[in-house]
Amino acid sequence: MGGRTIRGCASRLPAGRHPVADPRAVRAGPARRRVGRLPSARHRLAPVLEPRRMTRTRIAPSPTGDPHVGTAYQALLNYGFARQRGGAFILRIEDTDQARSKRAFETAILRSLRWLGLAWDEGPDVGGPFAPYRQSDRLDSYREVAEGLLRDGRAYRDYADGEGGAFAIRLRTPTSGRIALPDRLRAGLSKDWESVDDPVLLKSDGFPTYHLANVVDDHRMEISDVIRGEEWIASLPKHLLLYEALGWEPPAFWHVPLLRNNDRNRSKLSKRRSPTSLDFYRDAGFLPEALVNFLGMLVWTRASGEEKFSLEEFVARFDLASISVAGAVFDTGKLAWLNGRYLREDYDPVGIAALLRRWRYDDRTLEQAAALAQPRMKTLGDFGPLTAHFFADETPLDPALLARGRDASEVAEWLLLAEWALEGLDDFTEAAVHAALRGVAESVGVKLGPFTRPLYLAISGSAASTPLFGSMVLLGSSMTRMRLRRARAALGGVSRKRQKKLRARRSTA
RNA sequence: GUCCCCAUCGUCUAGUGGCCCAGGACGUCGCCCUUUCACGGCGAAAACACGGGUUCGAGUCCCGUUGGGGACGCCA
Repeated sequence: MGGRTIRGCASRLPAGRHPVADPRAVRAGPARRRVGRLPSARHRLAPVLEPRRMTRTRIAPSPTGDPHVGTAYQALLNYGFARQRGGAFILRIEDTDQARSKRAFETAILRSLRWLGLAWDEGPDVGGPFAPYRQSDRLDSYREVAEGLLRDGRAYRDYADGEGGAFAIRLRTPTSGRIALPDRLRAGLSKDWESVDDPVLLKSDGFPTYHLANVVDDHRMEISDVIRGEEWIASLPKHLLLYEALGWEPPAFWHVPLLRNNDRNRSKLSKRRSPTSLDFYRDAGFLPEALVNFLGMLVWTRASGEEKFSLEEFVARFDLASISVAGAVFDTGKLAWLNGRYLREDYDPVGIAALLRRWRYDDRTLEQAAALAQPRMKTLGDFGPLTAHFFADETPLDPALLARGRDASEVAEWLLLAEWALEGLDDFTEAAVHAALRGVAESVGVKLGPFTRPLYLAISGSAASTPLFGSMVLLGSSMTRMRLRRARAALGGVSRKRQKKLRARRSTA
């Protein structure tokens, strides 16, 4: 953990000589703070009345994991805001984490957002006037900006963590004073510079950090409104300082509340606690219009109280300035109710049949299911029961059956390790799944047969069913992992502490 | 721990100083409909976190407390 702070480092400018970051910065001092206080959130700043420039918003996902409902939620707000003002909605890929970014994730994210109907005007796939829209394709521009900052003395080199002569470039932040943080959803925010560390701008591998890349791109792509999660409020001073140092006018910032887990603490939505993958919702049989409606419902309701509305209506009527700033719980129960309404009210039986064909009852899926079921069929009538789990969201789980005499916590660990192994797979093929699971079985010292028994039950809900690996592939990665997770939970789960230990052991292996 | 944010039924919300002994929806419970289960209909329980102010009047404004969340990475 070296290299973190820099407070008191010789390379800093003396505090007094440092330019104040923002003309709107307020002076330090407790008395001053109170007097200058703006009205609270109830009296929010009115939205800009005379937009001097075109409204341009963006969603900037990082391709480091499965497409996330949080990304869809952010995308919806950005999309809606831009559309209702006749502006443009941009999709930009923030793949500046070389270790974790994968092109497969990017592809999946684009596919999911398209599935939801949140079409972008500019993006890596459709191009646009500010191409390229993938940050790894614009590395030169960040380096150039960082070096300019270096020359101006606004940034400095940090050799702390680099290998050889490699260095990172950090931004020099003031050590005293207080900066006002303009936010369209909360009036009167501010923060002491003393609590802001010098952020890394350019990593020693030559890639920019989020701080640099988002500022450079938002400016160059002429983003007018940055609508992002409130988790970014703490780093707003860094971003504002960058805009100031670069002589650029910052966009308007809207820090929207985070989606929460449906647990006691309402922590930030995480896959630990509830399904977060958009692929999962698609595979479980949720309709894109219901999911979008649900996400919109979390921040806006019609005067009539009717909670079902189309994307078009949401775009036309929702008011970003008046959304609730308290984070909403992502309640899958209510989502399911809404989805049911769409199924009942918007389709006739013919329409439902078409929906089903598009979902999983297509020839290809049926043929693959047939290949898995055929050896076990005596009559065509066996097909239904044998393959029911392919056309279902949840399967029945019996903890006693899952553990089958073994220690429940041990089996839960197997399921966790299996989930992790499958998570890392680039190609979700039968051979890859087989190899991954055999690896896990070996690592826990159990033969593949007994190891996979609980997995059969988790996947199919039955001990007599289709072959495991082929079933997993047909179900898809997202649904497969969800079933393993649900089975693990049914067995009592694996403690956090134990997970940490397993993870450590796994990374050394 | 430090800094920042937030606070109406279990959950999503309406409420922008009098229309609120707080309205709607999900969930829960009861009844009705019905060959089952759903759907649908009707009804019930269920909230302004607490304490101080300001005001003729506070869920609504201010302060504090408590609670919760977020950030504190060469992740985003």
